Amino acid sequence: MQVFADRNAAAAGIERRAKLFRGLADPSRLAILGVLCEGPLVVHEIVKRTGLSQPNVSNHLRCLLDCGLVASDRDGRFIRYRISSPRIAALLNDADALLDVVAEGVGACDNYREA
Amino acid sequence: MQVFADRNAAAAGIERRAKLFRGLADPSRLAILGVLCEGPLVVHEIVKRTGLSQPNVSNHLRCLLDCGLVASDRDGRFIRYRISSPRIAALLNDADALLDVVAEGVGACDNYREA
DNA sequence: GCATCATATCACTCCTTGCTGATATGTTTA
DNA sequence: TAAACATATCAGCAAGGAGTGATATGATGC
Repeated sequence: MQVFADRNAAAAGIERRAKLFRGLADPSRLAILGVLCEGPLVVHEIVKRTGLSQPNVSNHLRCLLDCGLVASDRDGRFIRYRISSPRIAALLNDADALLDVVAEGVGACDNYREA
Repeated sequence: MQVFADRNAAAAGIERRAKLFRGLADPSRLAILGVLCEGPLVVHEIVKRTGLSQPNVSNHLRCLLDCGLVASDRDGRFIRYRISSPRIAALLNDADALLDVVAEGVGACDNYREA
């Protein structure tokens, strides 16, 4: 039964990882995190910089907020968002480092959509 | 037009990142990468250790192979898979480090499925 | 209190993707 | 060449999640 115990123990960690990566697996959310990595912004600034629609940005911000990847502060009638941890930027940088190695492969992979 | 140029330039990088994260955003693929991080394995060993069905493992291996995240060598009638770069393990560790900070948030986030 | 602006939520549709069962390909041994 | 085993592929189904447009909430200033 040892194998199954290990598997179940690992499963929880795997689910957490999967959920985190799903949070990062959307171009819109990556774009939002990207601009927020450069500094805190209010929503309509994020809309402007990313070119996404306002409800779309709002939806993704809610998602990122629930996941704890961003934090928000009210500022008058604005709400300012920022990344919740510098580790997020670190993770994105690691991803880029990995992409430097496997980029062609990832680009060529047709198992999921191009854009 | 500078803003748009930057946006388009960034878009390519964002798409690459998104694609990489989508590759990592599935529990089955994470389970496979997890066991492969401990050492190379032939397919039926991966099946045994992960508890996934054989066609399912095969499908995900193809995906991971196309993306360049794993590599394979024929060994008689077996095919042995291994992770293609230690950076993959590094990225997974970074993800865990981030999860140590935002774990409750990610766990609580209901924007996408629990399991 | 009313108009205005900033942001959030809702209902809906479409597309993507993962899983399963059956089957095909390919390799080895007899 | 036939049988047995390892792995890959295919068709089809089911569910998740992204985007949009319209609308609701909430804050500010007159």
